[in-house]
Amino acid sequence: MARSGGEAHERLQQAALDLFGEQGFDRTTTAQIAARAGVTERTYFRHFADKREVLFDGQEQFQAVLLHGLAAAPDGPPLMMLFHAYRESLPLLEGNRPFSEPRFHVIRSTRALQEREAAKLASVNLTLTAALVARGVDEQQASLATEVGMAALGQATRRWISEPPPGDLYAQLRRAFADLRSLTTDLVVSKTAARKRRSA
Amino acid sequence: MARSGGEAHERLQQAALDLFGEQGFDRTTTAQIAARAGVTERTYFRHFADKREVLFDGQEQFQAVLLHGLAAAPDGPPLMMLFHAYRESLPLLEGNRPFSEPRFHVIRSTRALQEREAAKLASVNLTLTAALVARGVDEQQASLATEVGMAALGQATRRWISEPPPGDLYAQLRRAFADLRSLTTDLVVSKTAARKRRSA
DNA sequence: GTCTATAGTACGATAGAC
DNA sequence: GTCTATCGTACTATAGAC
Repeated sequence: MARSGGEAHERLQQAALDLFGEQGFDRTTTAQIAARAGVTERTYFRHFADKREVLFDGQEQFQAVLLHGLAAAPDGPPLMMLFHAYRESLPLLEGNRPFSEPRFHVIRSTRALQEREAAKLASVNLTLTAALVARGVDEQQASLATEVGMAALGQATRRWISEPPPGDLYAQLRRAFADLRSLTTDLVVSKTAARKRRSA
Repeated sequence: MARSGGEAHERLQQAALDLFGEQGFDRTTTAQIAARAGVTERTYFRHFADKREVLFDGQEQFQAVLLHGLAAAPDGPPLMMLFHAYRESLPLLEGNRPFSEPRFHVIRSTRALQEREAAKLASVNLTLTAALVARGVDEQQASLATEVGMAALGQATRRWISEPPPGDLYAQLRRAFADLRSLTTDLVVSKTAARKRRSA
């Protein structure tokens, strides 16, 4: 067995991605992943906290890039600062396409992985919210902004990955933000509705 | 052992909620839950697919009420229709407060439960999106709208549960939607930024 | 690296409700 | 009779403890 350099981490990721694609997530065991990567199961769990985590390793770098981009963003409306941050993260997403595309399909077809994905994004949003608050944004506004912004980024990413490569992720991001804007025009919450409900 | 009516389901839910509150989710076993409810572990798994699911049983009713409310909403911008649907679900949320408040705290302190929560909401959003599409809304617009709207509803719910009871959930919902509106005013994505990036 | 507890599945059997 | 809820047991995989 090749006890080969420090690339066990990457080999485990590739092995997991391949096996999940071939057999599905549920029918793949952590022992199989470890075996294909040439390490023991124990070693797998030294690198990744659980069976799912092997697919979510990149989130830390993603978050770091977003924070960096947010710090570099000029003061402005919260969503504009977030737009700046998202834009800085696009090269990372674009560069990872060979990895993220099969990853996308595996996650899409596995409920347990969708859960982890949603939770990771929520965690990133919490971090971005804190950074916005540190910049003076009201906490509730910041929280709402990060969730709304991430919805737009997710939209952009899904459309991009549906395009034939290489596509234009930045164009999709602008489009998603334009959609955001049109969503909330004509959005009026009448007090009439409030009164109606209270008297009912 | 009391083979007691058909309330095993409710007893299991209550037992789980209590035990999670007393000991935490991780230190509680499914066997304990079953024992406190007066059934066997096997029976627990007939009622709930896994250890987490016992806390997310109400989502089906929640989704049904939202769909009903959406069907009753007059045609209009997607977010307005969703606002109508959310409004119809408030009595359900308000009525469940004795259950949902401890539930909220358990979920908040347990990563595994946060994951399930996020996934459930995503699932509800998919269903609402489909209903909007059936009403003639563009799919991408619908998807973005449900995610944005759910962020607002979540915001409203969190603020409401932080208030001293009974609070005013509908007021919080209107406030969250007003926040949404102010978030996206002054939101302009410049083409200059696009050119700048391409020439870099 | 070894060992073990818990989650979750598979298959089977029993018994009350209608 | 059918339907549905319960319990019994053996088993695998995950994950954490040692």
